[in-house]
Amino acid sequence: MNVAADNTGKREAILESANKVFLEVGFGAASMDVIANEAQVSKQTVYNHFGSKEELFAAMVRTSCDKMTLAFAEAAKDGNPEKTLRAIARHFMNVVFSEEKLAMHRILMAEVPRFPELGRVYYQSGPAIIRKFLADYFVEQNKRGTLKVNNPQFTAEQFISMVTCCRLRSELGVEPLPNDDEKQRYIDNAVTIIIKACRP
Amino acid sequence: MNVAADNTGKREAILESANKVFLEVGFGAASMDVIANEAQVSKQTVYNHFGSKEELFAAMVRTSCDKMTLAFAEAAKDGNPEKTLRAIARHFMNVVFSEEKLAMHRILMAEVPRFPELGRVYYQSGPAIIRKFLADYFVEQNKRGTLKVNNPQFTAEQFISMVTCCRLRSELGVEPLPNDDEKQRYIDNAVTIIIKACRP
DNA sequence: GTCTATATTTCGATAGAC
DNA sequence: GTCTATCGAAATATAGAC
Repeated sequence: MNVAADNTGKREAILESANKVFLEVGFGAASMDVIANEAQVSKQTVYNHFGSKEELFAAMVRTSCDKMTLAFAEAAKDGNPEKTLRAIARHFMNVVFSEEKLAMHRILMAEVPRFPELGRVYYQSGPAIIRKFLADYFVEQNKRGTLKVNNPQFTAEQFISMVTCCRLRSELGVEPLPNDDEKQRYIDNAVTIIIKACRP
Repeated sequence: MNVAADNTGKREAILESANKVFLEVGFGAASMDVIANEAQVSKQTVYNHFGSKEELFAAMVRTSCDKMTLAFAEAAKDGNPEKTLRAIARHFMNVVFSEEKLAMHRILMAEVPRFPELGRVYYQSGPAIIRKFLADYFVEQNKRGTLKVNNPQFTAEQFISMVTCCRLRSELGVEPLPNDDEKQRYIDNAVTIIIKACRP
């Protein structure tokens, strides 16, 4: 129950409620009445703060993206490349494999044709960050001679994709989110492949 | 324009129209009126053939999946592992990277909570087929000694994921579908990594 | 700014003639 | 089986009092 303690907190309450309802039932099936009730606020108040359902949805997504600030730097602090790749992969998986991220991903993809800029915002605030971080890491290791990565950009993206490949099945409802053991197996295999392929 | 030449073709016309409209605007935003108009059929005729919007959607997805029969066997007919991996990857990419598949993927993921079995049908009729095919191929090469793949199942899935990793950006509208050159670069890098990592 | 009550539209589904 | 016409529900958005 997102109770609005006072007037100043109602905007936040509405955003929280919108986050919950949109992620639960999707954009189309979500109704402004339900969102208002959940926030313990009248519907008109919702319309005062956000002019329309579309604007509310966009504001909700942006707010969620802002919270997705990831601290990868500490994960790659020291250690050999194998340990570092493991740490980065594990960090990313723990962020990505949650019911909330899954729902957000699903709904965003469905609504990209209607909200073209939101997909870009989401990508830039999430996948793009780790991709760049990892590519820079590969470049650095190339200089040090600890790895030999021919295409840092491609390899970074493909490494991330290897680690998260089972997300497709979760998204399609084929199986639930992976547990820690399953995550570890994907990490092990991916790291082993990259380390072998990029031995200097 | 999906014209129904005679009575016998109306069911197909409705399915074609449903395919077009659902993929264009999604399940929620698609209206039965528009689908009926597009098929040049009255709305009641749609309800006579398919009892509800949900049933029509499910029938549309199943029909589309049935057409997705892939002939990978010929792609892997002969040649060394490198050539074979390239052929399989290219074949799969050409199937996956089309506007229609992209739209289908997007909408299915959004509607999985509402239609749990459709996600499974879709996965089994598409990604699962190539995954198994590739895993079997790795097992076979292990026996022959031409490759050394420790985890055929994982590696098959991760190889496919490496090749199609840029689909995320297309799905999120960050950039358009890759052209042939771009596809080739993803294939080159992925095949190189696997060949190096799995040298016997 | 916030609430209650209402206007208006849209859409899924149906009734009844042919 | 197919069509035209319509019902009924739901939901977006607004009007007007406090």
